[in-house]
Amino acid sequence: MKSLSIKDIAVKANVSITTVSFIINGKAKEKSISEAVIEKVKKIIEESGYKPNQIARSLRTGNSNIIGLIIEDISNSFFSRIARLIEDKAYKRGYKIIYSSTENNIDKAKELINLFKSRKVDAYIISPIKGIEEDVQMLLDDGNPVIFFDRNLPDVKTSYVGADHFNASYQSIQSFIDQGKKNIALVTTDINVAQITERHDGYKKALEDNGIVYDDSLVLKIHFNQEENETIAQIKSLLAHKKVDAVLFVTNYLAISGLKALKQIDKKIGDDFAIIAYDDHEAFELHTPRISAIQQPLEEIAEAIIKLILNRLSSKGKLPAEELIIPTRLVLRD
Amino acid sequence: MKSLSIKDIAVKANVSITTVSFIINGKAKEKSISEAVIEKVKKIIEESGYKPNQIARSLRTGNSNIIGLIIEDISNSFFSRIARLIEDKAYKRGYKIIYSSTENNIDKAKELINLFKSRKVDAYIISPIKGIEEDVQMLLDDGNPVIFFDRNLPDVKTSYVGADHFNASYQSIQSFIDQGKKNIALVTTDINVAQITERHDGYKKALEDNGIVYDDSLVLKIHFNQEENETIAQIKSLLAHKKVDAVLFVTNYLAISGLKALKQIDKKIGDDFAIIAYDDHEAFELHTPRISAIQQPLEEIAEAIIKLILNRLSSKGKLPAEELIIPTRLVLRD
DNA sequence: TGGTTAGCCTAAAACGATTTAGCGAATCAA
DNA sequence: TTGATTCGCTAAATCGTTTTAGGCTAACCA
Repeated sequence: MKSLSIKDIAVKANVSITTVSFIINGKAKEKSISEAVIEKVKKIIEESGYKPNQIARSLRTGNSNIIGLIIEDISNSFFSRIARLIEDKAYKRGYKIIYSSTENNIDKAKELINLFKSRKVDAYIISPIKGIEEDVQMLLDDGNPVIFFDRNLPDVKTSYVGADHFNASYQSIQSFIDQGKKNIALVTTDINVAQITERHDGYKKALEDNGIVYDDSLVLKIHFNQEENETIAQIKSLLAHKKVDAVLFVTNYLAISGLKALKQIDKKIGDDFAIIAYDDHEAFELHTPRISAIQQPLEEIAEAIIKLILNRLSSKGKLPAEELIIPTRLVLRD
Repeated sequence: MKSLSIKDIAVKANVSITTVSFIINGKAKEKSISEAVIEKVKKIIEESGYKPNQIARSLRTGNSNIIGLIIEDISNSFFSRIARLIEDKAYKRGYKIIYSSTENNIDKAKELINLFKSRKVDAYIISPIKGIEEDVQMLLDDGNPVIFFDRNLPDVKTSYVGADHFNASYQSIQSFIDQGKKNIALVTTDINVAQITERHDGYKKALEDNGIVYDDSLVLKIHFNQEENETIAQIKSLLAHKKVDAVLFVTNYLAISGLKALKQIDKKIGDDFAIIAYDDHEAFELHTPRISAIQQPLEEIAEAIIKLILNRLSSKGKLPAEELIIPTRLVLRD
């Protein structure tokens, strides 16, 4: 059962392929096709259920109405929720999204870029990792719109949408201090991206501004791809060896590991021990006691990304790179 | 900066396009191209960074090495984790996955099928909803491999991979009864798919087999797309008006709403009140007390799906539809 | 010697659309 | 009446591959 081609329609309607193409693409008026022919062809298309072959179309026009989304890990709820929002919004504007995860693997990220490139996606939304600067630069040099989100690569000049990581961190620490906390630990990761270092910097600065000396031994850097049990062990060790009355977790999965660690050593969150997680999570609302978190405004981030992309897509000329820093919300619970 | 085409390579190497194509596709030996030419062309390809245009390739060959994955909602962790696993496994076998969510919307599902069809994906993995039977049947009639997972459509004969929903439910209820529970409620949804009705049936059968009369007023059917607050209110109302000592939640998001409801009315889970959730969730392990759950073996499901797909893809003829029912695991906590 | 075969390579058609250039008839202006 | 313009439509080139069918030379065989 071969699917229909434009030629089949043309034959059935007894007109040329060109005419059918004009009608399909809404250029009938402009090309002065008679009302009668338009009607006839439309009817035949309708009845036969003909759908243009997008591949042929892409080959000819060089674009695809598809936007490629490259993220770290679709099974992380921050990304899957952003993906869903972006998908929705793009869809309403006639674009489809295809997405894939890099797993923080440089080679996989590069391959994905190539995959999308060879599929001629119209634009790229990327949560980047170090090591792909050149590849992204090539995309930009070829005139492709590229938007970074969540993380930025300082060496690549392109638009970026992200939360105000520095201030989010700063505010969290300030709130600990306002509660009278003195020994504030930071659990972070060793992936070297701006977003993570900003969170670290906010922590430092808040301590400094409050006259507290920064103590490197209170900062735990978790290796990115390690087993969760290892992470839990390290957190337990930190709490065992240091006097700590507050912890800021720099990602929600670290906070979850942290909660598991607390459970294992039966340390309670309460007046003398507080934690805040970066990025909210369903589990936090449900936890007893409920866990405070920094919420990134997903909806706004998604909206900003799509707006930037569409601007770039509709204006032929290159637009200057824009940086959108979106404020976060600190939700203090219990 | 136009990207290179096979023609550019041919010109540079001073051979024909055909020769280059043979070499790219590993048919050089078979077509008896001399070692010298192979070397030369490969070197030029290497140096120039030439990548074949996949769109042109797809247009010509009619396939894409892409598998389309259609799910209900990527932001649901069951789906995002399955997606991630499928992606991984497919990737290792040289296939890419593109995915998109239907949001349980029939029109969107149909559009997605069309999108994938017009992009000539090689196979479809679908978590189906009622109302798309015809569209799927057309795919099958055209000879496309289609695998359903998680849910099945009884009217469409194609392969299916899913958990043993009936027994999972049955065992959960049995375990309640073994604990001495008598008034067991079921919180389910009104989406009319086999997977949900099987869970319902397992509940009924287990009660019957234990001589407990099925009471329809203990079964709460939540409307699919409703606001969470509404859901919480309904659950509270059920608990207020009925004597209930155990609840089986038919999906994890319903269980989460349920936990919120319990929190609001300050009802504790303990010896006289138990719950089980269908599909595990990070929040359950962390909750105090920890929440029992039915785990679907995601890894196995993903593996089974990929195996079925690859079989179909490699064997030209149509294979008979297979149904793989994978046992679940009841994890009793605390 | 002449016919086959093998080895090495290529011309051209095909995939299914979009788009440019242009044709013939009808209408219009002068 | 004639030249220009508009109208309604189409032929053919094009996008970048794969693949079929076959050409040319040199070696081989009888």
